[in-house]
Formats: sequence, structure tokens, C-alpha cells
Amino acid sequence: MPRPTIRQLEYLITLENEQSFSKAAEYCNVTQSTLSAGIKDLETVLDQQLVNRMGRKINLTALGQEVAEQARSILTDVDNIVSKAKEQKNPLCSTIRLGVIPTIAPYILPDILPDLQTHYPSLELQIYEDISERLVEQIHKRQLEAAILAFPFETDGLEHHQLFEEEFHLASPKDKLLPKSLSINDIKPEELLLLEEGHCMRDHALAACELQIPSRRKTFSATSLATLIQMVGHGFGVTLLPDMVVKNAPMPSNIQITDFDTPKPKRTIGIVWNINAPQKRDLQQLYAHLKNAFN
Amino acid sequence: MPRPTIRQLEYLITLENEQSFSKAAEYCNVTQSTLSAGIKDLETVLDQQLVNRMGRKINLTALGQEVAEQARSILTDVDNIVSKAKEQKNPLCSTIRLGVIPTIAPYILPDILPDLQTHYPSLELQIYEDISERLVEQIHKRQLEAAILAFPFETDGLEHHQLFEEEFHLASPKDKLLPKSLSINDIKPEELLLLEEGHCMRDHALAACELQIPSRRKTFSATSLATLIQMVGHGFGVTLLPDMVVKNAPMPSNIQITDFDTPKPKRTIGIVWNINAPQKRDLQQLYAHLKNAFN
DNA sequence: ATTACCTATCGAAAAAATCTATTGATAAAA
DNA sequence: TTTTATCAATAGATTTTTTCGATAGGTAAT
Repeated sequence: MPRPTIRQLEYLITLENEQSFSKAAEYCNVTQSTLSAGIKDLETVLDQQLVNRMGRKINLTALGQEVAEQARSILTDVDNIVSKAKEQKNPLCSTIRLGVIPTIAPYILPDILPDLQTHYPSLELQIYEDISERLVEQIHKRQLEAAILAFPFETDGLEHHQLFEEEFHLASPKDKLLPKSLSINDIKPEELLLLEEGHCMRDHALAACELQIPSRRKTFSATSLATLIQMVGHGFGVTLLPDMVVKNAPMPSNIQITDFDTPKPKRTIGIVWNINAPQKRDLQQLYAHLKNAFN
Repeated sequence: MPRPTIRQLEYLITLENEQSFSKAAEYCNVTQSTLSAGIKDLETVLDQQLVNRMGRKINLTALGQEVAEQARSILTDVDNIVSKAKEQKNPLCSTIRLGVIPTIAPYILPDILPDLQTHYPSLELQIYEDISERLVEQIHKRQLEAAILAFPFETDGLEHHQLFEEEFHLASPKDKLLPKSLSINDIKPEELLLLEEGHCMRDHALAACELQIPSRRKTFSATSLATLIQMVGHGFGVTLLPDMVVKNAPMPSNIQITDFDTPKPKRTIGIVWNINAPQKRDLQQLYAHLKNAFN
């Protein structure tokens, strides 16, 4: 099943505009004979007459007009592809698929996205939320251009930059008594509530408390920080919360947030991308902008 | 300002579908080198990278995916032109690739095909048999024009029409004693034999019996209804059979078919196609003809 | 009739698309 | 590790398509 050529469609459109083979040919920068042949081919492919040749004057058939109209829209679509592609040469005009880990995404995106929109209106950011491991895997597979996650993380073949550090706070039930000067060692392992396996924050919390393996006795694993916070509020234990969560998430009244004394436990947030990503320049600029926004 | 070629867009689409230059080339009936060159040309014209070549594995860039998506719509528009023109001459003369689920195909096609042949001698029907999920996927990829399957099914972007309803009967070993008035609740879950995972009839049978998960103890999963029938005949259990199977398939003598009392369990068979398929008119007419043939 | 103005067609030339064969690179298997 | 298999890129030859130039044939106005 042969298809019409874009060129042929172009010929037909011009022919309708100019109402003359020779004028149309001139407009298309070809000879009249090539345009004639092109139209004829189109008619052969469609197995239908598109032009009424009436000696001096010519005219499109009903079908010819329909085809021309649809052809116009096709040409526009094709040109849209071209201009969209060309546009991406400009700085921060590309499409970037950005992965963000679940313990960061909901808390920074509301701030970041509108800001980026205004600064780079032609940047198309697509956000994907997943755990670090899968994000890095997807970057390797080129299904993502970049990801925001918490370091340290396995990053061979990836370029990574630090965005900011943030301390952890202790979230505990309101009535719980705490030492005046709170240290990470004051946390009883069996009281510590954690996110489920796979979340890097789980590992960071464990590392901060210098625990290898969570206490078997009372491990509870939540799927989201929101759940975790609810658990704490209902007296199931305590947990560590990153600064951005404390500052951005609504905190139930039955929860108290306490700062640690130095040395405060911290985590480092950064951005990674493929070392030879096509949009490297845009990614650099995105990084610079984010870094600035966070400091 | 040079433009991409329709052929090039076609190459890109196929490349995204097949995720491989050589496979895509084969699909397009060209050499791998031709397709490679085509994609490269496209990248040159757009002045942008569209494909990540990572040794063995390849991947479309974000832009590549966007272009491919738009290209798909362009290709449909172009094909629309062709079919509109052809249809002007005579209706139902296009080539339609029709997917049919395995629990329907063998039982209706023998009736349907010859009938269609005589009524629409210039219609070329190509039949593909697969499970619903893959059929719908192929319709989206424009590798099929339409599919006959059992509702309900995930159908966004698809136009769907009901063809007919049919009741299920109980197939059991000849000597098995059954209640005088048979209800769906009389089936013991551990006796129920099912098709393997992926067949929608498996789900329908389970739903009819109000079972969430098949009994672990004795689940047997057959690859075809023919096998299933044999299993019943040899005393391995009972199963539900759609009306068309009972009426069209040769039933072994060691099997008895029993109707259920109302409310009879049923399934709904329908046809789906892409909402803006080029052959829309033909598909409409095909649907009308089938609907008529079944009622 | 003559003239001016069209479009269709033919053969040659130019441009392109495609093919075959080969290379180089990567991943899997021995 | 070495070997093998698989895959995409490339070069050069070949075929196909597109385009051109020139000309023929036809219509309408003069």
C-alpha cells in the first residue's frame, strides 16, 4: 500500500492556492512538468481524480479539496515537529524527564515547579517519582534524563552534583519526655519507625543511629512519610524527619518536633544525570538554578 | 527548510515499537542499513538526537518519543487521505487486521469469514489471535485495525461496540451428579478448572463464581479451551464454557453440558478500534454486518 | 487563422534511497 | 579470560525516484 509523499501533498496545496500548474510550480521552485507529474502520481496513488483540467482553467474536484485541506493540517503537524526540535537547541527548552525520590518530591516540587515555569517557560519537565535504585536504573536505560536523590548512592557512569544538605529532626508523640540535649544515641532502636525497604531514607536513618539491621521485634514499615507521621502521632514510636518535611508538611498537633544537638544527623540531596546525556547543557543549567534556589 | 519524510517518520515509529534497528528494518521490509540511514537523516534534518545508541540496547530520547508520537498521528492522517479516496470508489475494500481472543476465534471465524468473503469480496481480513491485553496494545500501536474481545476491558482512546452477549454453561464429567436447579454457587472452587493467566475468560469465570483468587490446592491452568474440555472429560474437574463453544465445538461423549438457572452467568463480546482509524467507515460497516450476523 | 497561454509527455540527467558487505562494538557463553 | 553471537554504523555500488529541459497538443481570445 503506497502512501502519498509530503512533497505531493505540498504540490496539491499550492495548486489549490494558485489555481494554476505553472504558477504553483514556480511557487514550489520546480518545473511545471515535475509538479504535473507529482499531481499525477498523487492521483494514481489515491486512484482518484483530484483536479479537473479544463483547458485553460483548472479546478480541484470535491475530493481534491478535501485532500488538500487535510494535507494542510498534515503539513502543519510535520512543521511542528521540525520547529519543536529546533526550539530545543535554545537553552532550557528541551524535554527533561526528572525522577525524584518519594521523600523529597512532595515537599520541594510545589516550590520548584512554578519557579521553573516562570523562568524557563519553554522547558518541559516531566516528573517521575520512585525509589533511588529504580531511578538510577532508568537513567542508565535513558528513560530519565536526570534524578534528584539522596547521597551517597551508587552512581557509576553518572555525573552528580550536590544540591543541599539538610538535618534530620526527631518526631515523637507530644507527651513523650525527651532529654534536654537530644543526641542520636537517645533513640531506642525498638522505638524507631522506618519506611519500607528500598527507600534510601530508611538506610540513612539506620546509619544515623548506627544500626545495621532494624530491631526484628517491632519493625514497622510505612509506605510514605505521611503514614509514618500518623504512626508517630498515635504513639507507635518515634522517627527521623528531614528538615524539608518538617517545614513543608502540615504537622498534626499530637506530634512534637525536636532538634538534635550537634553533631546533627544529616542527609545530602543531589542531582544526577548520564555523563553523556544529549541535554547536558540544559541539565547543567537546571542544576545551577536549583542550587541557587535552595541556598 | 527541509522537511522530514513520511518514510523517515515511519522508521522512527517502528523503531520505537521494536526497540531495535534490525527488527524495525525487518518490519519495514528494508535493510538495517537503510533504516539506520533514514533515522540518521531525520536526526540531521531536525538537528537533534532522537535515539540513544547504547551498544546493544537502544532507546528513544525524550524528544524522540515526542516526535514518534506526533509522527503516529501524522501517519494516521495520511492514511486517512488514502482510505477516504479509496472508499469513494467502493466501500469495504481496505485491508483490515483483526485481532480475536483465543476463546472466541476458533468458534466464530468459520461462520463469519466465508460470509464476509461473499458479501465484500474486496475486503481483505487478516486474523490475529492473542489475549485481550496484547490485542489492545497492538491496536494502539496501529499494528491492528480492530479486535474482537470480551468486555469489560480497558479501552481509552478506542471506540467500542457491543456485538452480543452469551451465557456460560457448566461442563462436567458425564457421571457427575448435579442439583436439579443449577446455580453458580454450586460450583466448588477447588473443582473449577481455568485457562492460564492472561485470558480474560479466566477472570470472567472467577468473577462469575465470586472468587478473588483461584484455590491454591488444585489450580490447573490450560492453554486452550480444547485442553480444558479434555481435562473435564477425564474427570479432573468442571469448567464454564461460553455458549458459542458449546454450540460450535465437538463435545466429547464423556462430558455433559448443563445450563444454569437464572441469573445465568454471561459475558459480553464486542469489537474495538482506534477512535480515529483511517478505515473508520469500513470498520463501522464491518461492525454493522457482524452485529447483524450474530442476532 | 493566428496568437498567447496552458498542461501533458518524453528522454536525459541529477538526486535519493536502498542494497550488499564489512567493520567495530557490546554482551553473552565457554 | 577468550570466544562467539548479536547489533548498529559505514562505505561503495546499484537501483529507483525525482527533476529538468524540450516539445507536443489543446483551449481561448484576438
